Amino acid sequence: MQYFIDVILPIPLEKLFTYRINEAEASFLKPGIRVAVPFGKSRIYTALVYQVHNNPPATYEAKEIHQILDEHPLVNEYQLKHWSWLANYYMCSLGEVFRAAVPGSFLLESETIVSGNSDFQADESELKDEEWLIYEALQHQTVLRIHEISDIVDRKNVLPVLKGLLDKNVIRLKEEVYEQYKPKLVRYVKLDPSHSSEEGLQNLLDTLSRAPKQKQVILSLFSLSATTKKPIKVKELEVKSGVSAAVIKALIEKKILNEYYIQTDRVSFEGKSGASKELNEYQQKALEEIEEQFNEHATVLLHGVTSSGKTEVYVKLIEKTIAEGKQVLYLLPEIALTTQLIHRLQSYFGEKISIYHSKYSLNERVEVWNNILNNEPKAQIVLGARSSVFLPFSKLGLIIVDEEHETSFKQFDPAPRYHARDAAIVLSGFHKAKALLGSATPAIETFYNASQSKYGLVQINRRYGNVLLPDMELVDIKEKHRKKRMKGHFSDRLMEEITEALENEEQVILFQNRRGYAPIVECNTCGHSPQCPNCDVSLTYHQYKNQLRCHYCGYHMAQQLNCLACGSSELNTKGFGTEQIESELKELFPEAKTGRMDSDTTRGKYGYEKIITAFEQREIDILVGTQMLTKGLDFRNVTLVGIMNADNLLNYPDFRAYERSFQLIQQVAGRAGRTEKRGKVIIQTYNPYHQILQQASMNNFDEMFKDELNERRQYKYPPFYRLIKITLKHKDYNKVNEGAEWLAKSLRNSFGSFVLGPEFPPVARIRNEYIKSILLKIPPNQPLKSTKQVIKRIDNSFKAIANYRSIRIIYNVDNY
DNA sequence: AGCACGCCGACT
DNA sequence: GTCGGCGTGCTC
Repeated sequence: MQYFIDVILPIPLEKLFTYRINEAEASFLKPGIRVAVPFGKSRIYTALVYQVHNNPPATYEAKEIHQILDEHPLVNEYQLKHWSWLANYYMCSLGEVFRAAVPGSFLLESETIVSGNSDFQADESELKDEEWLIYEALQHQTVLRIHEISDIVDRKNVLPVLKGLLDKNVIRLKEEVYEQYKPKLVRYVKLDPSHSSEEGLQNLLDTLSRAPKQKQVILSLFSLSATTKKPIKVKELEVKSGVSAAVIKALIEKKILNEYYIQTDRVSFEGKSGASKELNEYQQKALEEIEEQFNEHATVLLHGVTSSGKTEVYVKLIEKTIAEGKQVLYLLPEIALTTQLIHRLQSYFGEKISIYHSKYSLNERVEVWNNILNNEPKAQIVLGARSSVFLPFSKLGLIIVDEEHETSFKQFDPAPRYHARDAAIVLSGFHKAKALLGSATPAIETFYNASQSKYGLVQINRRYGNVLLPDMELVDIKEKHRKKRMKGHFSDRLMEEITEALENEEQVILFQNRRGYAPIVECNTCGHSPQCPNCDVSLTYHQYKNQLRCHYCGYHMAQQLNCLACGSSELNTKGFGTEQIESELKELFPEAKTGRMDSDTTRGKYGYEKIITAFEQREIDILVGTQMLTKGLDFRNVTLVGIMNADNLLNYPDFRAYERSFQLIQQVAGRAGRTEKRGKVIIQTYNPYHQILQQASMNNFDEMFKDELNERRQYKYPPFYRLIKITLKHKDYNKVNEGAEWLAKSLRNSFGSFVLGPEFPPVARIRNEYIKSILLKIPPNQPLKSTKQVIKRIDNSFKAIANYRSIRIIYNVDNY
């Protein structure tokens, strides 16, 4: 009897690959175990066993596997099923799903590093030439990576050489040490317990009577701990008592104060978990309705206005699910995965929560993966970004998709181009679990599904604590310009409101959906404006670096004093971004402290965190920012939100532009007035009578939904029609054109007028590649499966044309 | 995707 | 004369 395995390789190839194994291996190997396999002439890949069988391949001789990498499956049957669904639905290979699904360190053994064994005494005669080369290199360098070794010995497959060296005890191998997850540690102090009694304290103050500074520190410590229950940071104490760090250090050395560290990210909880908040009557009603709806629907939409306390409802459902011994997946857009929310949930569930997203190091992700795989108690609840749908859950009871409407749930760039919300719903089906989608502004598709009773629907129309929804005011800036009531990009109304908020010591958020200073620099004399050499876009002016930057490829150059075309020195900027708003603010409100939050200022691991903390702690009065501001942040003291220009939201060339504008405005507005005081939102626009702006300012979701649905029906868009966007990319302009025409024509043969395009996207060239796209609309009654089969067939004939073969084709199902 | 093989232009 | 450009084909 012969034994074989079919494996998934992490490459974009459709098929599985078959390897030969022996009987012992056959009895050991199960689907989901990783194996190292030779592939091609000289490579070794990490592959995943898909199935074990006895059918020898007919047309080729199967190779043998190299090595078994796991003792137990790393991936379970649910996942394999889910992955197959994903690959199928989103038109990509299983290998691509595999690659996206597991933490990178599960895939690459090239991360192995080689170090010398100091015990080994060199004896030239023992070593072969290649081995000697490596030995020598290790005398100069303490560690070598696999690719460095392959450079040294000038061959690709170095594993045999390494094995020889290993046998001779010349070297040691170890797993590459990834950048360790370095939690940001904050130094805290508390009074040593020996002084905490009243008597001890009195003694202490007496002994310190001759050290006034130190005494001051102790007194400050007391006044701090009286006002806040939270631990006291050393920094805080320093500021409060107005002494130098040395004084505190002295106290610590005297053992009067104890210092300790807390990770800002993962504060360990001291038995405080389990105390979830009581629900108010609306939340309670929503909870009951959700549970009732779950009897009939596997998926329920919770539509609750901003600040209605959806999280507390989730918490109750999570509690019930884990009480049944089942796992919970809580999905959030990456950007909303802030410490704010993490802390809040940790305060309910303590150590039962694991967090999974790309900012965490590989080590950490591996840890979480293994915890879930082994169904460890600390991984009962997983809080994560979209890639968490790939984790090895074995008994999922509930999936929550918070901020369900967020477009960032759809993966855009590398395949699989999946939508985490939809992938989660399918996953919950496999587990016979429930899925709860939550949003203040549900996606049209989701709300439509709910209105068609495909999903259950539960609504909360009250904000928590009966806080009123913010008062939204549309300001006509065309009018204001005419009447000369504008200062820069600020209308008199916005200025008044900012002034008032500042006087009341309240905070302000200003939203502008564009970063940089100005998107276009133009010469007043000849009209020339600098373009990116690699992309078809104007360069954006960034004042703080005095640079012109391309937001697509990262190209940058110094801002020129004179026009590059005619030499004129009269340069002008057009349009505006967050940077310009901030600098205008500094002139208009010189006494206010301003901050800016966009992808320029949130670079780095903790950049985002830093700004949020600064804003929370009121070190910033006015925060200017892009989209980032909108996601689930909860700032108590913000009463005013300004949207600098609502029109550039509406003018996106996308059928979802109105829906998105509505969502964005509502979400930004939701940041205002989250406590007793009613918030104010100023929306500056050239079209104050635009229906979407009207509906957004009136909180009229239902009407927006109705209008939008009519449009979608009429123009054949989702939720009625499904979309597949086909993108062609190549650095040769003519090739893309010809290829796109050919492809569109073939598609039209099968799908007729449901093929749109080909056309160039707004930015037709990025990183020196020309782009052309075709949109395929799939009518409601047309089966998806056969449609994709036809596309695949056409794709094959396309690739058979030699001239087109180098064109990259990207299929994006349910394109966002 | 990688990577080797193979066939044509600008350099030690 | 060779290095290296990327077109082509293949990977169990």
